[in-house]
Amino acid sequence: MDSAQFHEAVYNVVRQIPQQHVTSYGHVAKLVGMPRHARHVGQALKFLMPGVQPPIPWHRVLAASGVISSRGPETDGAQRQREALEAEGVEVIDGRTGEMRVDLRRWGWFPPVGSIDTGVDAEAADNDGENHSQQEREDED
DNA sequence: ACTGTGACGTGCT
DNA sequence: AAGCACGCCACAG
Repeated sequence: MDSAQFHEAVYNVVRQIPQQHVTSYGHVAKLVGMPRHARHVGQALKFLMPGVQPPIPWHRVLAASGVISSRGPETDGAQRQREALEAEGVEVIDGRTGEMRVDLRRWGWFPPVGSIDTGVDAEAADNDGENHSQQEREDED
């Protein structure tokens, strides 16, 4: 999986986040098969944000803590994200230190890995370190 | 090759 | 809940 495929997978996953729901960078990373690449999901969104044809709901992705990441003191990205979320009915809470957060217990969308079509070959994903063999058994529980 | 950085995550105080 | 340390990975200097 190279960066182009990664970007495409991120695009396809983010596009499937339902309205009035949010997910985290880390979970998107897991869904596309690269669990340790949460930061790069943000990078991909930054790259994809401008003028993509079917506009993607980039505002539905935030940090695992539920906080809308501030892109820097001189930027308005976080504010725009907040407005986009509220526009579709998601409640955004103001913290004391000015941070904006969403209650993931209420608005969170975290589908199990494998249940989402990334449009990209998942086998080409991150298989370093702890790769379990092909025969995983998910038939427990 | 090394260092700093970032739309991040987890664990501990 | 909030802050901090540390891990993480690709990229720019």
